[in-house]
Amino acid sequence: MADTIDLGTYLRQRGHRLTNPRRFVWDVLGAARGHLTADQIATQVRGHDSGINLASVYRSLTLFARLGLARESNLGTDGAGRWELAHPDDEFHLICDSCGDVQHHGGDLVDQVRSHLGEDHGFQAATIELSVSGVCSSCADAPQPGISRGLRPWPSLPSGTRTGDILPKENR
Amino acid sequence: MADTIDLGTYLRQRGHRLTNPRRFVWDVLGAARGHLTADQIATQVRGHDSGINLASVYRSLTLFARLGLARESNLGTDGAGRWELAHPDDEFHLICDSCGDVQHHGGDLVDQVRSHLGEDHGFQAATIELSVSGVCSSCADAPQPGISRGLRPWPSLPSGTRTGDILPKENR
DNA sequence: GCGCAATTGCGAACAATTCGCAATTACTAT
DNA sequence: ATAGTAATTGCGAATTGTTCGCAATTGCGC
Repeated sequence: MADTIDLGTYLRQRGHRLTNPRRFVWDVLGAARGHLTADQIATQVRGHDSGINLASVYRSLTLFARLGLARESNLGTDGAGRWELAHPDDEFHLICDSCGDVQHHGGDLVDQVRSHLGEDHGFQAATIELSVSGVCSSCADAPQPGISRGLRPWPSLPSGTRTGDILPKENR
Repeated sequence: MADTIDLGTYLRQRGHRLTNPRRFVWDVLGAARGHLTADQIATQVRGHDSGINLASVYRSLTLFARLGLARESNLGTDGAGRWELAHPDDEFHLICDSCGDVQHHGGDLVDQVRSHLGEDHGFQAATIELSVSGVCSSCADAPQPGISRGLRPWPSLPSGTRTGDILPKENR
């Protein structure tokens, strides 16, 4: 639905206006295959209208989120929020600690979770965000040197990874 | 396990030292019933040793996370990460959009998800984070004026909520 | 106890996001 | 079409959460 509605009508019916920032943010989100940071969205939006400010991108995103059209998720938690359109079919994320890849899947698993929550906990789920970190199937077969920025226990830390000021010397 | 290990031994075996910041951060996390921001942890830690710096709290938390002892989750996404001990039994979070309450539950649901991921996607899950936003059972019965900072679609917005600079006048 | 590397505290630096406000713009009703 | 008006923008400055560099301190193995 979110992909097929007329944004102008949708906004106007709720007392908002269709403006260039909103239009272009909407387009970028719709065309994006993955999750984008606000900054990435702003960069792409400026390809259409170079005068659009980052703050307006944030405001558009917040508006969309409040209207249920978009959502923010904090995936690999490197500090920046990632935005995407809110598909009616929720999805979940598999974050590989080894190669850093983020797969997303939609569908039945989330549906199962949703009905379970309703039946067993009386909770009407609106947005389900399921983030899983672990090791994906390809890395389980052929482990790669980590490029992920995610947290990872040391005993299995691939050598040569950036370590910051935490790793004791003998582990470097 | 995380609650019963001897932190000093655990750290030393991995080439780290047991220091006051780490000791107190550990104690605070262990005594906390909910999820704490780094700042909240620092405040409590200073009750034991007033000289402990926020940066050291962050460093302790990061260390614990890398060792698999603690984890950060971005729940109500109000900008700050929330920390907790990494229980061996994963848990999931139900975030009520109406009253802002965060319930956490552990157990079988997460286990089900874990085995599903392994069988259907070949993904070895290490950490499963399941965040669900929606309306909790008590709010479904008796809706309260929202105190949540979470995102909420407007059509169901309780009146009198703080609105920022987004809500058009006729909705205020 | 000694020695040395790991760790701290401090303050400055950074990055993501929000805010205040005057100028602009989209919509509504003429 | 046009004017009126409130919603929205752009700008820059402010805030907030987190990290960094470095000299001083401290825990731990010998």
